[in-house]
Amino acid sequence: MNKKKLLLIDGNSVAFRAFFAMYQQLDKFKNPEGLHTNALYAFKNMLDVVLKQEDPSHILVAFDAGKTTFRTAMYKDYKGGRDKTPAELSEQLPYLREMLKDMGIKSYELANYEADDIIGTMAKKGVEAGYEVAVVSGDKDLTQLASDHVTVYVTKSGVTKLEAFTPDHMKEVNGVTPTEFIDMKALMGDPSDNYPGVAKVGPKTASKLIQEYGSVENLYNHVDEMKKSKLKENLIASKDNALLGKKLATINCDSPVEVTLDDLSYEGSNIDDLRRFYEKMNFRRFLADLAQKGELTENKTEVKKQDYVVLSADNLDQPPKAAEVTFYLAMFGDNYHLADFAGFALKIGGETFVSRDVFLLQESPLKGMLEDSAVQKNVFDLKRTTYGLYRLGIKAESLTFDLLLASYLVDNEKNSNDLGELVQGYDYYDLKTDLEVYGKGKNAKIPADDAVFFNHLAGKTAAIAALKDSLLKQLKDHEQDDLYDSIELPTARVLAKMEMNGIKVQPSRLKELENDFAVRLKELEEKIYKEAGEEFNLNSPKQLGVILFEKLGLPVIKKTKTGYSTSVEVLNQLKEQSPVVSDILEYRQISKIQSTYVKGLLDVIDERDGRIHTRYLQTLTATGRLSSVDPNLQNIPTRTEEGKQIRKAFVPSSPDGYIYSCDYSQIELRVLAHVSADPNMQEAFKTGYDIHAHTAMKIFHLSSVDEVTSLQRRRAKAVNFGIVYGISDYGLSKNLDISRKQAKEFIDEYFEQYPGIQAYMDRAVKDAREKGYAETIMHRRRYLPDIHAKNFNVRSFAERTAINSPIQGSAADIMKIAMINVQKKLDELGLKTKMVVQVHDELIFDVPADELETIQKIVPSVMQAAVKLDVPLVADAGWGHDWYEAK
DNA sequence: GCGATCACG
DNA sequence: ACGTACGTGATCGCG
Repeated sequence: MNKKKLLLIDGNSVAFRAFFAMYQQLDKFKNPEGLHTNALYAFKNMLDVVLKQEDPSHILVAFDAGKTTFRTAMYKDYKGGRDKTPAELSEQLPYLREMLKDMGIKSYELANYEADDIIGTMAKKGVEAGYEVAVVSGDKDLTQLASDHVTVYVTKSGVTKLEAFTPDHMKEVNGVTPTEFIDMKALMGDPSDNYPGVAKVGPKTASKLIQEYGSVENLYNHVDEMKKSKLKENLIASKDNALLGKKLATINCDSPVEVTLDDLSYEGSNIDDLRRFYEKMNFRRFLADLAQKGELTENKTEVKKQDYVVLSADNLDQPPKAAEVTFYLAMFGDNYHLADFAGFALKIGGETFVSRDVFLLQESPLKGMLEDSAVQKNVFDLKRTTYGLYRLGIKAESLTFDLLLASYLVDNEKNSNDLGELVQGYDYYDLKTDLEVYGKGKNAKIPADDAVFFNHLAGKTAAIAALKDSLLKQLKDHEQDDLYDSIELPTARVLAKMEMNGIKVQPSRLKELENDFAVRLKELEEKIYKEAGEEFNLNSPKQLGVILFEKLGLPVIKKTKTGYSTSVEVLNQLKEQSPVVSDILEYRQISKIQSTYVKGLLDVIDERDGRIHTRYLQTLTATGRLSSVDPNLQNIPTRTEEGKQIRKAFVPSSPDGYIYSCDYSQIELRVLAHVSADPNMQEAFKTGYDIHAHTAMKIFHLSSVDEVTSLQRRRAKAVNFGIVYGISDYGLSKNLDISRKQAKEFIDEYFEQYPGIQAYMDRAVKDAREKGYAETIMHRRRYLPDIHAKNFNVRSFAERTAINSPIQGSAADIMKIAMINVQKKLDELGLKTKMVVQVHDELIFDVPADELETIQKIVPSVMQAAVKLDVPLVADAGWGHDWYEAK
C-alpha cells in the first residue's frame, strides 16, 4: 500500500489527559518497583485506537523540551502559574518514550520550541509532500492546523474518544476558520497558558468580532469606527494584549526541526522489546493481546486448555460430593426467560464436568446437589441461573456467591454481562469472551465443536472460582460486604421471584384501545395531510421538519445535529402559529402509546400464562437503581389520560382480586434531608408538611403554607427537583420558563432558607474529588474520574453527578431493603400475594381478595421501616381491580 | 447501529 | 465565560 499518511501526536498533552483519565486507578496501576503506570496504559490504549483508525505510514510523537521557549522570551509569564506536573505523571514520561521506541514510533523534542511547533512544522512538510496528516492532542490549541489535508483530533472524556476537527467542524464549533481561530484566541486570551486577551471577551464575543473583521489586525484598523461601547473601550485598552496573544497563540510552522519525513516511517512494533516492556510494567492485558496476535499469525495458541470430563447419562455419579461447587448454566441469548439452553459446567475442587445436555441436571444426583442448601454454589448471574434452573423444574438453593453482582458493586464501570470481558478487567486472561466464541449479530451461534465449546464452559467456572476470593476481599476493603450480602444477593432472589410471577394482562383491553387509537390516528393523519397540503411520513422527524419549516415557513426554534428539531418543546412554542402543530402533537402522543405500549405489550404477553414477565437488570445503572427490559414496565404511561388507559390492562390474577400499589412519598428529598442534616428541611418532614408548599413558603417569605399559591408551589417543586439533580440557574429557568436571573434568585433564596443543602452539595463534590467516587448510605460507589477534568462541561457534569448519585442511589438502596423485607414477610405469613413490579419508588402487588386487609397492614409499614433515617419515611398505598384504579 | 423522540421515576 | 438539569428503555427512520 502506497498511501502516505502522517500521524503527529502531542505527547505531553495526551499523556496529561491519559493520566487524569485513569486517575482513579492510580493506586492500582503500579509495577512491582512501585512506578505508576496508569498514563502509560491509557496512552497505549489511545495509540491502539488511533493506529487502527488512521493506519498511518509515518508517525511522530512530539514533546515539549523545557520551560523556556521563544514564547517565554516574548512574554515571561507564558504558561506561568501552572500547577506542577504531578510527580506520579512525570515519573512515567521517560518510560513513555521507551514504550514508543519499542513500538517503532519516533519521539522528538526541540529546545526553545513547544511540541505544537514541531507538529505544525511537520504537518506543513507533510502536506507539501502530499501526505494526509492526522494530529492528535489533548487540547484544542492545535486545531488551528486543520485544513483540507490535516485533521486534528482532540481527546474527549478519557483518551480513546477523539473529536475530529476539520475546517467544517471548526466552523460549526467556533463560527470561524482554523486560522481565524488564532485571532479568536488572541482576543479571548488563554487562562491555562496565562495570557490575558481582552477583558470581558469570551468565545462568543471573540467569534462574533472575528467573523466580522477577519483578524485582530483588521479589527484594530477599524476599531475607531465602532459604536461607543464598553466593548470598544476594552478592545482599545487591551490592544497590546491582543497583539501579543496572537503571537503567542500562533503555532510556528517553520521551526528548525532536524527530522525528515523519511525518519518517521512506521514499520510496526519490535514485539520482543515490547513484550519485555509490558512485563516490566506488569501490563498483563497487553501481554495477552500480544499472545492473541501471535495466535493469528502463528499456529493456534489457544487460551488456556481446560481439563474437563464430559457428563452423560452413564457417568452422572462421577461428580463427588462437596460443600462448595462452581456452576455455570449456559443459555444462548440475553433473555433467559426464553433463551435456548446450551449446556452447563460444574467445577468441584480440581475437577470440572461439562455437558450440552441440560436435562441431565434434572437427574437426581445433580438436581439433588443444586437443590441442597448445604452445598454452596458460586455462579455468574444468580438471577439468570436461578431462572434457568426454574425453567428446568429445579429449585436452586444456596447460590451464595455471584461474581456479576460482586463486580458490579466493586466497580460498575468495569462490569459486563459477558463473563470473559468482565474478568479481563481483573487481569484474568484465561477465558475468551462470548463475543469471540459465539460471534456477533445474526451470525452468532453456540460452537458446534465440542472441544471449543466445552473449553469455554469449563473456562467460565474456572474464572468464577479464580476470582471469588479477590472480589470478596475488595468488597470488604470497600466496606461493601453488608451491601453485597444483605442487599444485592437477597434482592437478586426477590427479583427472580418477581420475574417468575409476572403480571397478568387482559389482552382484550389492549385490543379495544388498539382499535380506538387506530381510528383517531387515521383521522388525525388525514387532517394533517390536508393542512400540510401533501402526504408525508408523519413519523419521520426529517420529513416533518421540511413540511413545518420549509413548506409552511414556521420559525426554526432549535436545531439538532441532523437538522431541524421537532420535539414537544419546539412544537409547543409553534402551536399558536399554525393549527397543524397541535394536531401533530396529538398524533405523536397517540402514536407513541399505540406503538410502544398497546402493540408492544400485546407482543410480549406469555401465551402460556397470560402474563408479562419483564426482566430486571440489577447490574446496569450507575446509581444502583434497577432497570426493566423486554418489556420495560417502569415507564408505563401515567401523565396523560390516554396513556393511563394502558394501566387498565394490568389486572390481578383472580377476577375478584386487587392490584395494590404502595409508593414512597418524596423519598429522594427525604434522603437529601437526612444526608444534608439541614434542620429546616428535616423539620418540614418531621412535621409532615407538604414539602413543596413548605419550600414555597420559605423561599417566597410567606407566613404560612396556606398563603402559597399554586404557581408558587409549582415553582418550589421544580426547585426541589432541581436541587436533587445538582441545580443550575439555566436548567431551572428552562424548566419553569422564567428568566435566568429569576431562577438564580430562587436558588439563592433556597440556599438561604436551607443552609445545610448548600453545604451538602459542596461536601459531595469535595468528597468525590478526594476519594474519586461518590457513595450512598449503604456504601454503594460510583467512580467519577471526570471530577478532575480540565474541561468545564465535563467536570461540571461529574460534579452534578457527585451530588445526585448519593441521593438517587441511597433511595435505591432503601427500596431494595424494603423489597427484601416485604417478600420475607409474605413468605413468613404464607400469603398468596405476589410482588409483581417495582418502579423505583413504588411496588405493585397482585393480591387475592381475602388478603387485601393483611397487605394494607404490612406493606406500608414494612416499607416505612426499611431503614431509620433522621426524618420519617412515608409510604402511600392505593388499590383497585386493575393498575389504573390502584392509585 | 445511531440519533431523535418520548414514555417513566 | 463556559452551557447544563439526574437516572432509564423502546420505537422509528435513515444511512
